[in-house]
Amino acid sequence: MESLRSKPSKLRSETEIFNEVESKAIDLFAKASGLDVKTVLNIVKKRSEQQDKQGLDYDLAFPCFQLATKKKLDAKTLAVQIAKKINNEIKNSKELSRMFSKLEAVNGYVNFYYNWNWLASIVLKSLQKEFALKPSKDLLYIVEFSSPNTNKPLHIGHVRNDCIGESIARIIKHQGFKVLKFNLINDRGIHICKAMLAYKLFGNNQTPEKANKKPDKFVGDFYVLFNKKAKQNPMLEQEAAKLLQLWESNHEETIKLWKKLREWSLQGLFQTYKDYNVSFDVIEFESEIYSKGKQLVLEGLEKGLFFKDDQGAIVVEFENLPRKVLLRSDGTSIYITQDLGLAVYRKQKYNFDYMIYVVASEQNLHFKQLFAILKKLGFEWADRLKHLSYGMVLLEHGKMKSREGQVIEADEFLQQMQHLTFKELKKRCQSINDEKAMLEKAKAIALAAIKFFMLKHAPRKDFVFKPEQSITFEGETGPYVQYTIARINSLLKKAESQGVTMPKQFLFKNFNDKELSIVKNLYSFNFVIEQAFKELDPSKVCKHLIKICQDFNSFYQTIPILKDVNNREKRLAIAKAVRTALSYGLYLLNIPVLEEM
RNA sequence: GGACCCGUAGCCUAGCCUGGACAAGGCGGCAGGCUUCUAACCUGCAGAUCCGGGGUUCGAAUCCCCGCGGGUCCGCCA
Repeated sequence: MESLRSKPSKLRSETEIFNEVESKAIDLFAKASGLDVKTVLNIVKKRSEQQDKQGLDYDLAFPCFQLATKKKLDAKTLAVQIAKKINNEIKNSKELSRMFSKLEAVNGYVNFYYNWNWLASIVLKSLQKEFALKPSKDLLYIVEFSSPNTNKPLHIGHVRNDCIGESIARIIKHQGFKVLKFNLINDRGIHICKAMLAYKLFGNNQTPEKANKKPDKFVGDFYVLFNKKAKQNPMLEQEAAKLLQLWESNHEETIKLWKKLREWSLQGLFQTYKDYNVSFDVIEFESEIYSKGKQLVLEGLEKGLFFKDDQGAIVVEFENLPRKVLLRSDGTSIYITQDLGLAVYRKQKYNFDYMIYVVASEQNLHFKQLFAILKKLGFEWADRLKHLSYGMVLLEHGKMKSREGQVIEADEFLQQMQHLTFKELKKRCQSINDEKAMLEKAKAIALAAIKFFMLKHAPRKDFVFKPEQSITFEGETGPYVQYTIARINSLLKKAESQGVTMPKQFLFKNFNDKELSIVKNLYSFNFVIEQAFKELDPSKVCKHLIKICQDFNSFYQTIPILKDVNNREKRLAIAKAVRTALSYGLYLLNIPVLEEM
């Protein structure tokens, strides 16, 4: 390893420097404790977000308990001994003294403290303009999400799905990978025919324009109407089944009707996507791909991987999963047949390296079976398929029932939130000169509130959605992050108007605790994003943004920035770096950034 | 009946995969703070049998086992 002085520090990257400091600490501990580096790497604890309020502000901690037990010593005593050795070495080396500010033994741990007076400027400098992307790697990820039906509008369950899908795609991109966002639209099947039938019987050739309804809502209302009517007249269920047969046999009039409703539905759905700023690279329609996979199943049957049961259906059995029918006895395909075919088709067409399905946890078993079947068929890449399973969005009375119209629709929800935000804006701002701009702003804030709420829970968790209580603007919320950025903007504007400029040499000193806490969290943001990627969990990003905001706001409110002439450049550099990190964080969550609030 | 997920202050959550130092944050409550860089903010206080019981370990919210409570799934539906 090259010594620090062999190259001037400004030519080396932030990562290189930190890596060197870290590995130096590990070497030092290994040498002093007599453990090998591999063991030390296993026990070392890195600074985590939770510790700083506990007065534990170490950067690296080495617990000595295991070694103490082995040596039949008291861990506290051992830690003190080891710390003493290392301290001596640091004292005698200029290079080490530059890296570490403190080293102490506490409660059986040896804690290393980095010399942040040196490192902080490095972190701040790298964040003055923009958040650095990781070098690009030639790996393709497919992220499939949303997957709406064309018989009803999107509801808040879809909103959660879209938020997760859109955000995880961005988080993956940040790692340097290529990403394609897929939307598989369910535009066929009995439920679609139900809406069609209701329109046929009770629609009177109405159109969304004439009815003055958003077109997907217009279609969705017929679906609800069908279910209402079918309760009184069960014959309608059979009629719908007949309609499905007609559709499958390409019956001209039926196809015409289907196309009409489908078009309306799609128009409406994509308007909603636009409102939520959700977009896709590839749109697929089930009507075009639903028969894929049959061949695959037949091949599997031939190879003896599947078998025909006594009723003639093709079935697969697993060691530790329930059996699954793959092809009906009449030879028609079902959901899993389609998914099998689609996975293979996508692999052939796009040659992805990884594919992620963002689908609710109800389908956990389905995806386990799907992946296992692909593996049985000999597709090794099945190991690189992942189901990003997320919990349900429940209402206070329980599950949403779209059949009965018991849902919170995405459009209505956003509208209400925007309305609420608009009222709030009016309260806070006396001069309403531009109502249109204010409505835009209200929408941006409403979106922040909604999306942040949807993303701040770990995906695996169910949550009960209570409109008034769930979406707020204070505390751990999207608007709080937006507000922090807006505050910084205004601060920087003022600094500019006062003619404060940044020094050419980016070397600041004498950081106080609040300043350092911010810098450390800025530094660890990249690791947090990496963790969010590994765990497919955007909530990690949310939590970290909140932490940065809390630190910054506490700093902002208790420490003068512009007035303290000796420190203001440093503090403005911190503010700027925070803005860079927060803005990028909001980008990762697909939340709009506001210049001012 | 079987499989998977969840159970952490009045409420909502993080931490659990990879065991470690007094269990972290928000809401709500209480007490404060705007002639000073945006109060959608900040400061302080109160509030926890980490569902229960065993086990493993120097050490368990975290790992293992047995329970309890809640959810989801176990269709020739999608």
